Amino acid sequence: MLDIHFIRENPEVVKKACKSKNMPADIDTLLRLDGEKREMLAQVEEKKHERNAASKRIGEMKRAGRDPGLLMDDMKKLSDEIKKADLSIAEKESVIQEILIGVPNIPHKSVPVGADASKNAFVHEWGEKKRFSFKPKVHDKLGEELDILDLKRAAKITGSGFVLFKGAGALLERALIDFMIDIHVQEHGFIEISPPFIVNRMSMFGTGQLPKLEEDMYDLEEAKYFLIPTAEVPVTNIFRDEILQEDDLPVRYVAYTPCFRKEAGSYGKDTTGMTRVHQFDKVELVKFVKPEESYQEHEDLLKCSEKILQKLDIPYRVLLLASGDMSFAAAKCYDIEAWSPGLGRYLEVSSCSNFEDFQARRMNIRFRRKKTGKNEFVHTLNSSGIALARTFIALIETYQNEDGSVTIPGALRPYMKGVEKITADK
RNA sequence: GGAGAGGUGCCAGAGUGGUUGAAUGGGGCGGUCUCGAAAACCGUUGUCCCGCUUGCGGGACCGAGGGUUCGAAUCCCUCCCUCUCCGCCA
Repeated sequence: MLDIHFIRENPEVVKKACKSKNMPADIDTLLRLDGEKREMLAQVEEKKHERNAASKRIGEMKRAGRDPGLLMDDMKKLSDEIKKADLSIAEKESVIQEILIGVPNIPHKSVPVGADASKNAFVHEWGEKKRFSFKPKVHDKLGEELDILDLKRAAKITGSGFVLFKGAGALLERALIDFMIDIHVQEHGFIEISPPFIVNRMSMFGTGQLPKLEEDMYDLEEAKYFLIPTAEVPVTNIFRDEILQEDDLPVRYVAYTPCFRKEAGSYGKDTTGMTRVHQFDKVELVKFVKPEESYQEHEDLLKCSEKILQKLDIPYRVLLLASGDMSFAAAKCYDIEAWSPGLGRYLEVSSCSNFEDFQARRMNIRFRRKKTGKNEFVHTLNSSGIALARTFIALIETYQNEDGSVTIPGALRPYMKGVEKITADK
């Protein structure tokens, strides 16, 4: 959510931002209603002032034994007027809010302006794509032959877009989670969080999934709860409606959670194997920082996510998303894409975003600035560190051998209970 | 699921329908004292919104939302949450 004061003073900037993000918002109507509301507010507050003063006088008169009957009659009329005015202000306010929460965040000045992913900017790449002396297999075939992936039975149990890991596959999934959390805690100084996997509507609103993406969320209708689409939601909401101390910042959290997404509107896209699934595991990094530090923290955050792929020795590239490809709440976003030799293309395994104060304003997360004693909104950031399923894909496809076995990369071996190679006969 | 208790400021904890934005204590901040510190004492200490803007004036907020009233933290209704006991279950 943007600051209404900012919109009042910079309507053209906001309009331009909406356009570059392909997310229309009626700024003119917003500002007109806002002006009308403030005028009404001034009027009704004057009446309330009068009422407050009169009520005080009535109390005094009663205590003095005088009859305040006439004054009370007047105040009854005034009170009715106030009630009516309050009501119409509330109506106006709810329309204003509705428009306001639909205004996207403004892209940072370093973000390329462009309508879609074709305008994303290449930032850098890491690692060398492995050359195979044979034709590398795609993960689903490889996993099936090794008996570590069972997509067919997962579909029977639940439906398409779900995954069942088995034996060394399940162990590998668990090892990856464990490995990633350890790196972020021990080497990057994040604090581990294990949050609820189910959240309420307010939390989904706070991080910006609602109302825009409601159709992509699994909701638990009777309970009015939602399955989380990312740990970003519960972890960022930890400080909702709180005021932090300046010395507490930056706060850096890492959390493993499963993620649930309907993937509405993406039918037919990424249908191979488990490239796009409804439930996947992810290790997520979340930061709460001071505004003046957020862009440095953003760069550092990207490095933390990259580190995982570097340690696993999986080649990847980093893109800076164009304005039109960014999410509603983001001001700047990098994507990390791991190379999948079986599929012969890159897979997005991490999104590293700076939301500035957009989420913090929705969630009302502030900190007290020591120097001024004033409360300011924090900046929130998050990055996958990193998303499983697809890392699993890149890993087994990259480390596959001609005989169909998969070698476990060195960094992961301490987590694999002595398994150095996954073979079919095991 | 059944029975009770309760939700007030950074924390603890008062609060008769009318100078209560809120007693008191603790904490924080500033000061006196001290070589320094502790103790003691004095002062200060919520958030948001609107308007003119160094400052000031006004409004709102005592879990959330309604209602009664000239006036609600205080009375009534609905919802949410927390705690205790019983039942059930991991």
